[in-house]
Amino acid sequence: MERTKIADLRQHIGEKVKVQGFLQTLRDQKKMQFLILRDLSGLVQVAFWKANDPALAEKISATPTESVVSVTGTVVDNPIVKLGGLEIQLETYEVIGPAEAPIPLDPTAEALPSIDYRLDWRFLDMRRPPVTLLFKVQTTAEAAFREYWLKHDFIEIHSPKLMGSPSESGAELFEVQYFETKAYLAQSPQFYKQMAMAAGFERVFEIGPVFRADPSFTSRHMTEFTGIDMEISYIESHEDVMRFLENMLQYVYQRVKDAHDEEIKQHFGVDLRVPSVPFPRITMAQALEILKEVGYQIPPEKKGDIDPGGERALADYIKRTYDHDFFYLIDWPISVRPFYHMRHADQPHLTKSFDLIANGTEIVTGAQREHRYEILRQQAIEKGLSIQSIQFYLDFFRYGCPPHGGFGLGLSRLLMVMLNLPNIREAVFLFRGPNRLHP
RNA sequence: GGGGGCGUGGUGUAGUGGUUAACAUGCGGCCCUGUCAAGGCCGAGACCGCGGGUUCGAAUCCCGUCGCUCCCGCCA
Repeated sequence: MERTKIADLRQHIGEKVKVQGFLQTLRDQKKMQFLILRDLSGLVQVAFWKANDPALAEKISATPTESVVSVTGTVVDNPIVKLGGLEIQLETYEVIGPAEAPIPLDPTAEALPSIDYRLDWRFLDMRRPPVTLLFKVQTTAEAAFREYWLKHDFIEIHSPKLMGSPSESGAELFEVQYFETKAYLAQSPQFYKQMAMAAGFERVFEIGPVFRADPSFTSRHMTEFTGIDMEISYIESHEDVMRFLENMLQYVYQRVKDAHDEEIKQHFGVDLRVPSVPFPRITMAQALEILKEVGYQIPPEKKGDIDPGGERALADYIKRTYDHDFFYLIDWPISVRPFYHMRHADQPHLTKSFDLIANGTEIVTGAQREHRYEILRQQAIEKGLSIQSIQFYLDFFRYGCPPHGGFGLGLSRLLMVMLNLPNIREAVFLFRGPNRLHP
């Protein structure tokens, strides 16, 4: 007999069905037993009159909650049942995956354990409907990204995550043993997607793992995360990249809203707003003025840069002024940007770059890249990089390379912002941080 | 790496100098006209992270240590 999803039971009134899932609750009374079964699609009540088969009733009584059970029975419409107005009248019952009792983390408990404990028992934590919903949303979002790229003639790439030499300066790299030598885990597909531009691919995207050896202890950092990267050729400025990104994000939000609007309201209390385009754009210079105006003090050591508190203050200002959850912070000074960002021809101290701030959290960094070999080389020297170690990269620009730009977006950060989660650890399947390598 | 906060039954909390360390939930047992966040009764379960100190007396104050967490730096 084929398994029926709980969500589809309404279409099977009067029929005999088989449902399989977790035994969420057992209300064991003198004459009757009520079982609440949960599968990925929902909950259903199963009713059993003990007198029908005392031995079976005994078996049911002895089943610990969260065991996986298989039930067959007849679906009956019953308005008295608060759970969906229907129930299954049990005929056969089998425990196909018994649970031990007590369970270390009860997925149905109203009081949530601490995040650390939840991560220890993540597979139990993930039985909670809000968590499964998060991964449904992630799936929808990733599919929407892909749809959007495919509609726009993108090529998907998978760049290596093992690298022979430390590439960009700054970001810390994980070192791994590689036979007789050392390798490094890629902290970004940056160089490789630019390589694809030099290869004439014109438009590429990659969704893949990114590794950062930064000992960051915040609610929005991980040492391993999924990066959503893209790069496009024949642009005129970073504005072209921003325009593409905002349209794509609007598309992604719309797809997520279409698919999960009600559930997101129910489980996260979020009324998903599809962002309007264009997003507000604030230059760094304007940002500093705004912060001055609203009385936000930037720490003095942050020359030309804005700290997270400043980003949140700006986000508040944008929200008040434009009623927008997103904004671009553009034209960053060269001092806080990597060597490969292109600079403004008329303002050589400013890069043609942007960050996307969503609800006060930085979720994207992008720029037009410098594709002119000599200038790029010069900028690398200026930043104190070893030309030798990045010569393979500089070579991309020696034999004809179209002007191009792109961005990197953190998938979990996007989900965190979208679903208004307090911590990125809730927005990822398994968190990896400085002190967390298990499970 | 710097700073703040927290660490009490399985879990979530209360208790801030003297209590048999409390409550909820979960767990075990019994009871119960179809229950539905089911309900009722009974029971087991914490030497209060660990080490030291102050005190007649410490979960409570101090020091150290470990763990977690948040913020900053760094970034997606």
